[in-house]
Amino acid sequence: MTADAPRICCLDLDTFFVSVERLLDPSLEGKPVIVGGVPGQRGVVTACSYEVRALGVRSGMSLTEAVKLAPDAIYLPGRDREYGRYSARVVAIAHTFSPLVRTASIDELFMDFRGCERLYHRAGDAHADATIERVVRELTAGIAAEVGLPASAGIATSKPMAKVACGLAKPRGVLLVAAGCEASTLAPLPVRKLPGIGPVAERRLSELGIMTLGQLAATPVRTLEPIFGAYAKALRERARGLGDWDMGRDRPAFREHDPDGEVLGSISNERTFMADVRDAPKIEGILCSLCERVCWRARRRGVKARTLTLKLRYADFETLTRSRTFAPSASERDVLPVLKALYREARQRKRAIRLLGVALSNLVLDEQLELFPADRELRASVDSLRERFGFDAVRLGSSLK
DNA sequence: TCTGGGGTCCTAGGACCC
DNA sequence: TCTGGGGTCCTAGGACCC
Repeated sequence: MTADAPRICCLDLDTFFVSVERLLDPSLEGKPVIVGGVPGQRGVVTACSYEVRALGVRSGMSLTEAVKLAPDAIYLPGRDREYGRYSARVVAIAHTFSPLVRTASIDELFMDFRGCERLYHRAGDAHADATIERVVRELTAGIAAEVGLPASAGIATSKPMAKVACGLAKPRGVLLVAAGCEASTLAPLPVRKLPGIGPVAERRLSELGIMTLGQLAATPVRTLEPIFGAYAKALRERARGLGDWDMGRDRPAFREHDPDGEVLGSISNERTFMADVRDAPKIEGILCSLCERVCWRARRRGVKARTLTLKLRYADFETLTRSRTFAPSASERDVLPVLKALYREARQRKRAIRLLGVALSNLVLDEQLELFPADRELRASVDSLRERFGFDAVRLGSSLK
């Protein structure tokens, strides 16, 4: 099912992290910039400027590979707090244009302009589609003028189609796909361009000789079912531009609680070590610090967790998870013993560890604080310091190396 | 020194209850 | 003694997104 006219807008900030770094340091303008880490670190490219894309660098690429292609680029570690601040300013501007805004990620949001045509209509507009396109251009211009960030937008009858259109519009462009033109717009594109088709699906489709979305749209559902199961029909509809227009939910950081007190989403932190680790006390310390971090984030969100998951990646990249469910808590006092028990059960001595991660899920609204009073007082002051200065401003003794 | 870190969603099997 | 379902919760893993 789709909206009957192109009124769903996908807005995406171009090379977002790089653009923010350039606002904070204008001398980076026009230079090759890579955000994600500095050479020698373990990491991947999270964002890169068009100057290094010309050299073949892509986001998601390992830092070592990027260094080979662009040894002279400027490498930056990234600073999430700043990115979050700029993102929030863009979201605020979007809200002044449409009552229905959904954040999809830190640099991408969807807007629904259905019912807004008359509100925005001007004498010069040829038709309602032209009105919406003009308004979206005003939106991207407003973001450029007020925040200084370049943005692109796609407008279509469904979310997936709007997202693809946004990709086609980059950089700094706006593209409206008129109702009825979806299939022909998608047909020549490689299957990988469709949201929901990743590297695995791309490979399996290519084994069937299906390379383009036009070919996918013409493939019988029967043929696709072995690969995609129950998802096959919806995926083929999507390839025809008929995807869902349901606006869905905000990402967790912006999301309100459900009325029944249940909270969706999860809170996780993980860390890959500069060098693989065997040292037991060091591992204990890291687990402790990860535990503190997720518990602190849960308290800040006003939730408790019922499920804890430990993630463990060995040096050979083999990855496993172990989880346990318990009475709702956001206190290290409860969570840390569970985490340590999971680790004791999961670890294989002698194998070096590359990554440790901790996730809280099965979240519920924290209605009453039921902590030991002394504990609560200490933690309240720790949390308030962190509110002002960031998580690392205060560390508990147990997580210090 | 190939392969980060934050997420969402889906599947599938087993336990357990009625 | 043999052999049912349906429903829900828990756990593990994997694809995908930015």
